[in-house]
Amino acid sequence: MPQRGGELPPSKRPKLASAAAPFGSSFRRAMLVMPPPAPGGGKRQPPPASGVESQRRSLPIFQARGTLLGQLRSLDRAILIGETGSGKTTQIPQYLYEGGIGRQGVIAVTQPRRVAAISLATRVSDEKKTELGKLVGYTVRFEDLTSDETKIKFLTDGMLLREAIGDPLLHKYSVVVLDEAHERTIHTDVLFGVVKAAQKKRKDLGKLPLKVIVMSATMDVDQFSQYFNGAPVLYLEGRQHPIQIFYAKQPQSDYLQAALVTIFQIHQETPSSQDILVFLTGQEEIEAMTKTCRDIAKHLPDGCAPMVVMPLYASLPYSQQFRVFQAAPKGYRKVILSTNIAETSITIAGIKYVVDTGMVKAKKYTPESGLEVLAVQRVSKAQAWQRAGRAGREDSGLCYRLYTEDEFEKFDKMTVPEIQRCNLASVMLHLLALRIPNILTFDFMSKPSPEAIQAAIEQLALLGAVERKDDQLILTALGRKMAAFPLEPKFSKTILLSPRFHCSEEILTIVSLLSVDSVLYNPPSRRDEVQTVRKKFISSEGDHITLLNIYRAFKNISGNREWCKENFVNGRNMMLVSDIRAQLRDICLKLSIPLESSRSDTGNIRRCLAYSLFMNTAELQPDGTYATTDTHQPVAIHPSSVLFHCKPACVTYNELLHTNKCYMRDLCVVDADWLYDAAPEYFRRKLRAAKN
DNA sequence: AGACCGAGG
Repeated sequence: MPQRGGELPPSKRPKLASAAAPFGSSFRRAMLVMPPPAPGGGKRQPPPASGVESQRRSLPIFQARGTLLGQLRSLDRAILIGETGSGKTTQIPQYLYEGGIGRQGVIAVTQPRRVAAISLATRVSDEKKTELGKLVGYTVRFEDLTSDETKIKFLTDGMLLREAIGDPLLHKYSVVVLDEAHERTIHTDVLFGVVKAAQKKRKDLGKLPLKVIVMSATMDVDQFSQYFNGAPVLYLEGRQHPIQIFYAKQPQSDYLQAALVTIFQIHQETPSSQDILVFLTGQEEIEAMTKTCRDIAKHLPDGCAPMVVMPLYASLPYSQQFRVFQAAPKGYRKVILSTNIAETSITIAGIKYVVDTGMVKAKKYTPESGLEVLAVQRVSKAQAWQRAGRAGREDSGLCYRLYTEDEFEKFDKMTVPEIQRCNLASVMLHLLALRIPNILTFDFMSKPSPEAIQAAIEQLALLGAVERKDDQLILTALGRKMAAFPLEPKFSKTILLSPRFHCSEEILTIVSLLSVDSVLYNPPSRRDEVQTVRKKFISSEGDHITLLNIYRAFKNISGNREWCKENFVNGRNMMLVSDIRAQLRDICLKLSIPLESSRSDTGNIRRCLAYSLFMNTAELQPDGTYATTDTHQPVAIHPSSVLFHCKPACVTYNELLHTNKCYMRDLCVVDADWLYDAAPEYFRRKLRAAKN
């Protein structure tokens, strides 16, 4: 059997001459289920040369402008449903502004992603023929292109949430539009409750009313409406092209094999100008599949078009990600093998075929153990539709589902909202900072489990961020400072502890380094090379000090690009680390936290990490394995760690990642005594619990 | 003895 993620042995490769004909015999044609095309044959009308105004008028939403304005003027909350291409995101804010709605304040439009906020602001400000940052602007982390004149402001949902911590009633806004609500990001979910509370409070206090508009694709409608006290739902027509769906006739035991056969079946039977997008689950799997496809493509029968195969996942350097937007050379077929990054975040033109394995790698959170499990699992129906929709961006498309229609019917209807899959420590801290009266009964649209809420509160109590007083949870002075940082609470705590160990400058660097994806670039094909050049940075004290060494070297050569390339350092992420570090340092200065460097003394840095991450520690067992200090959960050192081949007696780690095994990631060698000094009561309690 | 879905501040 081919191993998951491994290359398929020759015997398992599809025989192309007598291929297994996935959509000839083993695929079943299904009904058209995507929304029908808009009137006008579903073809996108080319924008008339006469300019922006007529282009705006040609959008489907324009027909409804008068009605919409009338409704939105009188309603203080509304749910707006519209498919991709309806023009709702660019037009609604302008209609409101042009209709004089909410002119006393700013109209905020939230987006789950930064690129969306920026590109939408750019487009709308173009349409208004104004300079970006004047009437129309945007705010994302590290970039604030707004001014006193700004009346329409696009921002990430996380950014609005952060603003709310400083001003829970959102005084400067007259309208808040929560866009892409169906994505149910953790930030949007918290904002639902925040804007609902702000709206009520402002009404009670007789302040400027706050209008709330929730915009979503066609999902979850009833839930949204119900949550906002029966807010009216307004429907908008979209402009999606028809997509034919094909299901596998038989359940597929090996979705990689099935994907491979399907790719080459399509390739052999259809014009090579039509590109294929394949949804897979992870980097390793995609790299292996890329290699296999390229190998097979080399030995295609005569008359078969050549193929360019491109991997696509978030940790790929930008330059390689951009390649997927380039057209393949003439006569070549483009095949993109992607994670779910292509589901929503990246839109590629020219995709005619989507191959959907029906699998996704996603995080699950178990509050009892505090473990985040990263597991390959079935997608939801909503995700499957989203994937299929990627084939119909410009013209009609086809989607091959590598699962049967019966299997599909058993998929969950919706993806479980992020807020029910995460550690809630940050969210709970933010709710407290927002002065929510009782966070235990906070009005979530989808309530997280009581266990998850309790686990988060316990973690915050352990960090000294909250206290129980007369059955009430209150934020401590330390907790209020922690909420000021855009970090996980445990990392805010590390920074706040660092002055005691005279190493705040180094801790700022380390925490910043841990805030980005990874500053290390590890192309699988050049592993030996990577290991050789990395040797000079490696510290036997662990990953934190190693990263610190790399950052210092990067600063010494002032971020030279050539140096990054030679040392397999991700320069983009390194620049981001610098930005984050500057931001965290500013916050420290505002909070009057003394900044000091420990210079060459790394012992202090490790002590500081031990004192703040004492709940994330593991000790070497007599049999050579590791177990966590608190619950004796068996764990292992992640192969990416510089300590992978070492056996230190005691380590702290930043996180546990449960995949095939339970891995500790980003480790630091510490002294067990430090831990007991840091939290004697905690370890006594855990020890008692273990004995019982 | 051997590996990292995707956003966000």
